[in-house]
Amino acid sequence: MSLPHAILTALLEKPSSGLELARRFDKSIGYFWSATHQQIYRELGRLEKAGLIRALPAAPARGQKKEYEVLPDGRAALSAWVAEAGAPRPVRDPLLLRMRAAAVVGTAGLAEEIRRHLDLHRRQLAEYRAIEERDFPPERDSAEDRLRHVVLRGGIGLETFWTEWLTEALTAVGEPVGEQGNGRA
Amino acid sequence: MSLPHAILTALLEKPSSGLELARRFDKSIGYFWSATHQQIYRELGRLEKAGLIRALPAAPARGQKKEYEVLPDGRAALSAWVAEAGAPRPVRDPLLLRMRAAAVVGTAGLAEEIRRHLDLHRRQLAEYRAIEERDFPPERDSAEDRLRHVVLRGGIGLETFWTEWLTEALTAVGEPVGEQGNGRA
DNA sequence: GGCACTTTTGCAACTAGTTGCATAAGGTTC
DNA sequence: GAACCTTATGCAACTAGTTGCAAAAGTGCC
Repeated sequence: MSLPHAILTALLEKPSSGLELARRFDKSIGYFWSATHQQIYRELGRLEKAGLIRALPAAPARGQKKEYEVLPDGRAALSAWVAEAGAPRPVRDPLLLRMRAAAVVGTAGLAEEIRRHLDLHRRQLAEYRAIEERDFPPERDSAEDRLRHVVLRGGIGLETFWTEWLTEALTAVGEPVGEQGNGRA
Repeated sequence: MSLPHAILTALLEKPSSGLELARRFDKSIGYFWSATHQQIYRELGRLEKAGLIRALPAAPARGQKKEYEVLPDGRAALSAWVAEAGAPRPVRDPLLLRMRAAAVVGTAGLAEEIRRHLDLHRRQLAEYRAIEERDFPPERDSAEDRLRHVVLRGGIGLETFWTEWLTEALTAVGEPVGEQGNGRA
């Protein structure tokens, strides 16, 4: 039940159309909760029917932009969700699983795949760090900024973990790797 | 497409019935890929139909245990999957999202929830460390052990990340916390 | 005005995961 | 032997997420 709340958050930050939301998801909220435009349109429909958001009075035709804004009930629902109790979700990463399968059937081809992931995570980490430098200079320190910054630091921490773990994994698979990590076996 | 492969791995480690698998998932593979008994039974059926596993010749009646073992095709499929290319999955953690929502609608009730998660992650971390001490003493160091150990170290790394991040988050929400973290506001 | 292209919204069908419940066999207790 | 518990398998219905495609409107070009 997270997607509707992710959408409410995004709409509170700025009223938007479905496509705008989809685009904004791709480069901010989507880092932690990705969604396709299909999911977003469907959810916007549900949220509107539930009376949590409404379409701004404009063209309701097919190829026409339709902007939504959050209603008081929507804000209340989001506020309640923030305090809600929820179990942390277990990890569910296929790569950890594949590593374990490799202990049984052998590591053939795995090193290549680990290197690929390592590269992707290093890129993502660099992107987060760039955002951090751009959006959170030391002088900005309102309460909202501090919260948003902590979220970003979560992303940085996770990517840091993955790069470290993948490096360790590569050694265990039998292929130690240099910093740029492209020496084929 | 990970569940069937998780099951193949578990069955290669030891032929089992559906319920046994479900139980073993709860305390090893399930740390990284949880599954309910329903999912497992359904998947066992599919894997059998696909000729990747077979039921050991025994009672095929309803309330009767039915053990499965992996066939050569199954092992081959698992082996191929280990080398397969796959995108790392984005994070999808509701707590990160809630943190961000809190920047918009306020942090009421959030500290409590963070403290609860912090507690859960600390417990999980302790559990992993206990397993590490029990199952991976320095002298055991076969190739399989090294791989399984790395997987466990992944779990340890993740839980370490979460406990650190949650502590940081708690400060940002405005409630610094002691190590045992139970001082109510 | 016709053609191609982009933007935007959306339906339909599918896969994966979850929840609730039913059914059967076997053991325990009185 | 009836009532009850545990072990074990499984169906059905649901929710969430994904993929592929279609349709309406605007934009540019000749």
